[in-house]
Amino acid sequence: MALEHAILVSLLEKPGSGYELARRFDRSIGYFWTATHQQIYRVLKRMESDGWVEAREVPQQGRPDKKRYSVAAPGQAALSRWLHEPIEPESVRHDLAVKIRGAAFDDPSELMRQVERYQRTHSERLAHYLAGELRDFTGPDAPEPLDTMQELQHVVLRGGIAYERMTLAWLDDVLATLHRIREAQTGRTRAAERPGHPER
Amino acid sequence: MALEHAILVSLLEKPGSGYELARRFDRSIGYFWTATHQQIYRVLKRMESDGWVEAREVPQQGRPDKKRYSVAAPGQAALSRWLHEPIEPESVRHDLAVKIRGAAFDDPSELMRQVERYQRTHSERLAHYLAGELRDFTGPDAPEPLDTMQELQHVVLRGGIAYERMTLAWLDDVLATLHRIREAQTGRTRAAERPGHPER
DNA sequence: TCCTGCTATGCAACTCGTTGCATAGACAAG
DNA sequence: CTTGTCTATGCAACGAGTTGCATAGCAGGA
Repeated sequence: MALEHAILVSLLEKPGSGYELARRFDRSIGYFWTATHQQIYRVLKRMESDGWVEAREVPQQGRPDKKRYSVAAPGQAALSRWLHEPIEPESVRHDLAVKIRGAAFDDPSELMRQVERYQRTHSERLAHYLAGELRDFTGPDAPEPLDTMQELQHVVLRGGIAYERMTLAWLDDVLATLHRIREAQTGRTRAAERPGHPER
Repeated sequence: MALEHAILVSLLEKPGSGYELARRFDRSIGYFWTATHQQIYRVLKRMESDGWVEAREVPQQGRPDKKRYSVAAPGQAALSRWLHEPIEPESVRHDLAVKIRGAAFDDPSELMRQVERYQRTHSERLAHYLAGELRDFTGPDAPEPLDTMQELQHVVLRGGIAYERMTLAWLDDVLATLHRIREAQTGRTRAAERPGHPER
């Protein structure tokens, strides 16, 4: 598990409260690592009792107090240890791929509508990434030159952008394939009515 | 959760035992959905008691008996229902992205070695996918024309290939970025010795 | 002959992540 | 003045996934 490490990185980039972390996990870090506030509070508490992070109560006006966490030396050491561990290939889990293969045993039309919706969410995500890139890294308001932290944030974001572009191109391919299949099935007995191996 | 559905799809493509499913989850289906034999046996048992799948004991010579599972009507219906549910965006979890951002607070050299190892595993995976594509879909021994099931398997595999190519290109970008950062740090106080915000 | 490895199935304990719910102060809109 | 929303934190229960271990027959090599 690496939620602890994601939190350490985020706190090193900028100290903050559990709530603030949760919001970051809805945005920048959340692009490649999701977590709910529950997980964050629980792990943060454990990390504090392990001495990885330190909390300071920060009184606020007009809002509840918050605990501002920052990384302590043992936390930095733990992160360093983790960074030196070999990267293992991620375990993948793509609902869509399963659904596509499942479409061989069902009417593909409904799936096509969903793929189109999915395209829209990925287009939006790409637009969001590109806006963030312009704002933080390549636009006129971006700091110049970028420091190490920003360079690395940028290369990760470029990864997200590449991923979205690749996904959108593939979704076009998927849609075209589903179209072709539906055309080929028109005028014939529908595959959905003969479950099993429709083309045999 | 969708392991049940992945199993349904796999059993519709071809009935088989828990053990056989586990091996498929190490290969074709495993490209986009991982599962251990434990999960598979447990879920399979639940699915059987729910009437989603049916088992037949198959005696074998020279090996332990196996249970050959195939999909029953309620299972087919459950799959169909799931296929009609909207696709929700996957929750991402990329260790590597976290590690890259973490490298701002550590010596990047070690990470570079790991990225290179990672490149090799992805190259191998790409080669493996391409070999599978040639064998099953585009090569001279492939069936012609492909049926619906094969068309859909193929488009999913093309997704995997696109993903690997994208990843490899991005890893080049990552390595180049890490190189640049290390060059910039040479001759200066090492960032690793001033944890916090090295470039401030 | 013994040891390793493969097929084949399963239990038990654990960790990780999700969901539902609860609390509580402050502010803005109606 | 009540209702809804935002900040801020947390508990409890559940579900999904992982890890370690156990069993058992057979095949092949040292």
